[in-house]
Amino acid sequence: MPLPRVIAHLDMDAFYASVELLRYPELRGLPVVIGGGARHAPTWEVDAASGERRRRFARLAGYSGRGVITTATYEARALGVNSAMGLMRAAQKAPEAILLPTDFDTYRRYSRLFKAAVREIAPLVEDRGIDEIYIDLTPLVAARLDEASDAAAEAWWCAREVAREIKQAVRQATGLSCSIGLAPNKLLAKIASELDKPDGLTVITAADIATRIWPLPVRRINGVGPKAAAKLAQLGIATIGELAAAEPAWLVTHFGASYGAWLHASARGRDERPVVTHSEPKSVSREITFERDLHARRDREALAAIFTALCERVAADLRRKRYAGRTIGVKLRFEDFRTVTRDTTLPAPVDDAAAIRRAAGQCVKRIDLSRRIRLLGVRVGGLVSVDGDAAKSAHGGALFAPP
DNA sequence: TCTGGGGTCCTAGGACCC
DNA sequence: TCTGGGGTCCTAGGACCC
Repeated sequence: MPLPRVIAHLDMDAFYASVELLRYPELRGLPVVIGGGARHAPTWEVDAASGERRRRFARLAGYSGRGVITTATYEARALGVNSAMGLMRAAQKAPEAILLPTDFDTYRRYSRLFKAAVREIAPLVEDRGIDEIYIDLTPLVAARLDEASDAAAEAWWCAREVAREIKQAVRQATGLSCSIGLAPNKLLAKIASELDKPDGLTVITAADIATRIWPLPVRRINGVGPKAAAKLAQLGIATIGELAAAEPAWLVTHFGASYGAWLHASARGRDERPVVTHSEPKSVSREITFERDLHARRDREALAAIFTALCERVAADLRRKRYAGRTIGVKLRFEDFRTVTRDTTLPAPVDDAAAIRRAAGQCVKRIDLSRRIRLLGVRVGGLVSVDGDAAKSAHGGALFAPP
C-alpha cells in the first residue's frame, strides 16, 4: 500500500487575543475582544487608597465607531460575539467584555516566531496569513518509517508524533497553543484542525470522510463562502454529505464548470493541491474607512490629504519589500456600501508616491462622486521585484539557458 | 447599531494582434 | 458584402480567505 501524503494544517488558537493575554495575563479567563483603534488602549490608573498603579481596560459598553472584532477569546465567544461582528453590535451582546486595540506589529512578531519554530522541525511550510500554515510532513514521516514493516498503517501514528512535537515547539517559542489537523490533503487537514479547538490534534484519513466530514455543513469547506452556501441551501443542500451525493452535472449547471466540479471533488475529500513554500506578492494596498462619510466637494481637503497619505504608505510598503508595480488602482466605498474600483496600467513599473498619486488621481476622475464616501483605498498591482529580478530571471532562464 | 483591512483568484467583455 | 479563430492584455466586479 503506497504512503499517502501527510499534510498538516496548523491554526493558532484565537491568535491576536492569545498574544494580548501574554502581555496582560490578568485578563486570562475574561471575555476579551480585539478590534478598533488605538484610542482604546489600556491606561494606567492609581488606586486612591493603596496608591498602587493598575491598568484600566476599556469595555465594549459605550463603544461608538465602525470597528469590527478581529478576534475574541473563547470566553467572549461564549457570550455570542465573533470575528467580523461590528463592535457596536458586540457591545449590545457583551457590554462587559474587555476591548483591546489591534497591534499588528506584535502579532507579526509572534507569527514569525511560531513559523520559525515549525520550520526547525518540518521545513515544507506554506504561509496562509498571520496565524495559520500548511505543512507537508510526507518526507519527514517517510524518513521515520524507513524501518517500519507496515508503513501505511503506521504513517498516521508517526504523523501524530511529529504534530505533537510541533505543538510543543510552538508553545516553547511563543507560549501559545495551536490546533493541528492531519490528513492526506490540504482541504481535509484544514477541516480537521477546526474539529478540536483549542489545543487540538485531529487526524482525518480517507476512511473517516463519510463519518466525520459528511455530517458537517458545506460552509466548513474552505472556498464555500456565504454566497455559495446560501445558494446550496436553496437547492436543498446543507451538509457536505448531501453535496457529495449530488450529481456532478447538476452541480455544474448551477455553479459553472469550474466551481461545480470543484464542489463535487471537495465534498468527496479530493484535493491534489501541493503545499507551496514560496510565492511572490501580486499587489500591495492600503485603505481606510472614515469615521464619518466624507463628501468629495465639501470634504475635499480632508480627502485629498488622506488620499496622498495612502499613496505614501503604499509607496513605503513597496520600497520596504523592494517591489514596483505597473497597475495603479483606487477603491471607493459609498455610504450605501456600494464599492467601485478603477485602475490603470502604466508603461513601466513605479514605486514612488508621486507617480502612484498621479495615476490614482486619474482613476478617481473616472468615478461619479455624488454620493458620500465611506472608504478610500489605493492599490498597486502587476508587481515586479526591483532588485530580485536578476535572481529570478537566472532561475527562469536557467532551464533553457545555453551551456 | 450596519458591515475593517490586506490579500488572492476567477469571470467576462472588449481591444488589439496575427 | 459578410464576417475566421486564437491569444494576450486590460479593466471591473465579486467571492472568498485570514
